[in-house]
Amino acid sequence: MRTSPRRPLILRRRKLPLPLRDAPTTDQVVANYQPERVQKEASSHESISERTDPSPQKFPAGIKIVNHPTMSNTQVVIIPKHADIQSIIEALTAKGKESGTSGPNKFILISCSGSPRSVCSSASQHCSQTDHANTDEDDAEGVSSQVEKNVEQDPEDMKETGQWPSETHFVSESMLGCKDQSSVDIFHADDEEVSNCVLDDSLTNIQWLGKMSSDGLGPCSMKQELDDKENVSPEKEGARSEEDASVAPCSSSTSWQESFSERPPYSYMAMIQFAINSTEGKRMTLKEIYTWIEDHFPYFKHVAKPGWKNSIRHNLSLHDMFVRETAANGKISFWTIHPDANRCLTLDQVFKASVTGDEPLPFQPVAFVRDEDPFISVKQEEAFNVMNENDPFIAVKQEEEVFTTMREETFFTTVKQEETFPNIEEEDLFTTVESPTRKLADTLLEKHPSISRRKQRLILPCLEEPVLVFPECNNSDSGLASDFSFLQQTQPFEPVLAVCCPQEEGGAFKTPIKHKIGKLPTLSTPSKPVSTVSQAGSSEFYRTGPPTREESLLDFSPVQGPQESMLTPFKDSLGFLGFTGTPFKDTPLFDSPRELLNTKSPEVISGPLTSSPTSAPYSAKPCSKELHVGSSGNRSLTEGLVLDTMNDSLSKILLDISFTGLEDDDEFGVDNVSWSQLIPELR
DNA sequence: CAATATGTTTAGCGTG
DNA sequence: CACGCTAAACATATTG
Repeated sequence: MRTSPRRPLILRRRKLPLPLRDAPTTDQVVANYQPERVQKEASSHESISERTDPSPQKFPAGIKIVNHPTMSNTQVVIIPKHADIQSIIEALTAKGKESGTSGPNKFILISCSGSPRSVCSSASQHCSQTDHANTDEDDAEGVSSQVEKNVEQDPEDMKETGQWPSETHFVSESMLGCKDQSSVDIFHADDEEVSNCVLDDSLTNIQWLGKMSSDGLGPCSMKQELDDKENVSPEKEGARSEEDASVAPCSSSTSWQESFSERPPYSYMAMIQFAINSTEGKRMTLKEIYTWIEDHFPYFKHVAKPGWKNSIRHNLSLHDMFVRETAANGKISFWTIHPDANRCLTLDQVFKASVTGDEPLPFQPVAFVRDEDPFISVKQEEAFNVMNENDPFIAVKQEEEVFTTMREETFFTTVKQEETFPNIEEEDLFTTVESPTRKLADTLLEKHPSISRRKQRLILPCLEEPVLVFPECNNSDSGLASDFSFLQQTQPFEPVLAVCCPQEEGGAFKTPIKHKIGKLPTLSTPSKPVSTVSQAGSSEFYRTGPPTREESLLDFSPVQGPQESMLTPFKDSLGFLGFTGTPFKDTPLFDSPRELLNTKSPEVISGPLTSSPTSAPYSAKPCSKELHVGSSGNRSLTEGLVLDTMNDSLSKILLDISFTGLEDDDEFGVDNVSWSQLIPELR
C-alpha cells in the first residue's frame, strides 16, 4: 500500500509510562483477547458477570462485567440503562479496594444511555476545565489505561483478527488515575489511517514525543540513539507497537531509539520555525536549517529522501512568514520569521508542554472555531496536532495544537509600512520583484497586493473566532513577546483572547505577508521580496486575526492533551483546533466521582447546540468541530466512566461505538451489546 | 565552466 | 476546496 505523504498523525497523547503496579491476576477470566472466545460471546449475549466477577459485591441486575482483554487489572462494566450508577460505582470501588493490588482495581463503565451528541458536547465543553485541572495536578502516580479502537474492519475479520468491529469510528484513550484527577482523551481517528496504522501512529506520534526528554532534544542524544534505531525493521517495530500500545511503554532509551526513525509529526513549516526560533538571533541560513532539522529529527538525516530539502526550500519560499534577509555583505542569506508572525515556537517548548506537562504554563490558550471551520481537515493529528502544525504554531495545532502545525494559515496581517519606508505605498511593497502569478493574486485580492497567492482565505467575523494570543515567547524578543508583554503581566495565568476583526486588518492569510521591509537585496530569483537583516525590528501585530486552521492545527499538535493545553501560547491550535479530527480529545475532568456522575450530557451540550456563535462564542466554539463530527456520521456514541479504585478516581470516557443495527439509542441496550464487538473497542 | 547550493514557482497527489 | 507534501523546472549565486 502506498504510504500516505501526509505527515504522521498524532492519534493520541499518551502520558508518560508508569510502572505497572500489579501483574495480571489469576481471577481474570479474560486475560487476553481471544478472537475465538469473542466469537462465542457474540452469539450468546450472555451475561458474563457471574463468571468474570465472582466477587461478593452487590451489583444491580443486568450489569455485565468482563475483564479487559489487555489490561490486567481492569474490567469493563456495562451498565444497564436505568441502573443506579452511583451504587455501581460504590460496589466497584469496594470490589476494587477489596481486591487490592492483586485484583481488578480499575473499571471501565460503559453506560448505554448516552447519546452521541450529548457525549460529544460534554467532552467538548469541559475541555478547558480539563486543561486547568491537569495543570495543577501531579499525575506522577497515575495509572493509565488506554482504550483504543481500530476501525472499518469487517465484523468477521474482526473476530478473526481480534480487531475492531465495523462501524467503529473513534479511537479513544483514557488516561486516568491521577489521584483525584483523571484525564481522558478521546480521539477521532481517520478510519483509513487507523485501520492501517493505528499502532504505527501511536508510536510515531505520541511515543515519539513521549520518549523525548528535554535533554533528549539535543542533537547528541538523538544521534546517539540513531544507530540502534535504524536497525529496527518496520516489521519488528510494528510487532512491538501493539505491545507498547497496550502496555504503556516505558520511556526507556530503547523505545526511544526504536521510534525516532519515524517521521516527526511536524510539518515542514513547523520544523523550520523550530529551527529558526532555536537560535539567538532568530535567523538561520538554509544550510543551518537543514542541519538543525537533521540533528533534531534524525528521520530526515537517515530515512527521508533527499527531496525533503527541496520541500524545506519550497516552504521557505512559499510561506510569507518566512522572510529572507541578506547580510550586510549581501552574500549570506538568512531566513527569519516575520516578527509579527513568529509565535516563537520551539521544539523544546513544545516538548515540555506536551510531554512533561509538569510546568504550569502562564496561559491557557483558547481558540474558538466556527462549526463550519475547516479545521477539521487536520489529522494530523488528526488526533493531536500540538504542533501543526503546521506550524507549530503555525500550527499548533493540529491539535493543534500543543502544537499544529503551526499553521500560519490564517494570519491577519497588517501590512504595515516600515519606518524605514514610511512613504512607500502598500501597493508598491512588492512591485520590485513580483512574478506574474503574484501580480495576478494581488489583483484578485485587490487591497492586499502583497499577500501570498495562498492567502485568499475567508475573513471571519471577529466575534466568532477570537484569537488567542500567546504572550509567551521563549527567549524571543520578536514581535509577540513585546506585544503581549502587558497581557502576561496582567493575566499571567488567564487565557488571553485577542479578538480581532480581520476585515479591519486587511484579511486573513495563510501566512504572514512578506512585505518589503528593507532594501531589496540581491535575489537569486526576482520573484520574492527580501528584507535586510536590519528589518528584524518590526513589531507590528502581524497576527491579529482569528486562528485559522493553520494556527490551530499546528502540525505539531501531536502532543495535545489536557496537560498540554498549558504548554504553549497557541494551545488552542494545539489543543482544540489542532486535533480537530479528534472529537473528544479534550474531555472533562472532575474533582470527584460524584461530580462526574452529576454531570449530565444534555446539559453540557445545550450550550453548543443551541447557542449561536455570537451569543456563546467562548463556550461553544472550541467544541463546535467536535459537535459537528459527532453528529454528522452514522455513529452511536456511548458514554463510559473509568473508575480507578486504586486512586479513588473516576473519569469519564467517551466511546464511539457504532454497532450495526444499533443506531438507535433505544436499541443500544445492554442486552443487545455483543461482547465480541465491544471488547475489541476497549483494548 | 561545471557542479553545487540556493531560491522561486508550478503542478500533482492524497487527505479531510 | 484548502492544505501539506512531493517532485520538478527554472533561475541565480557560489564554489572548486
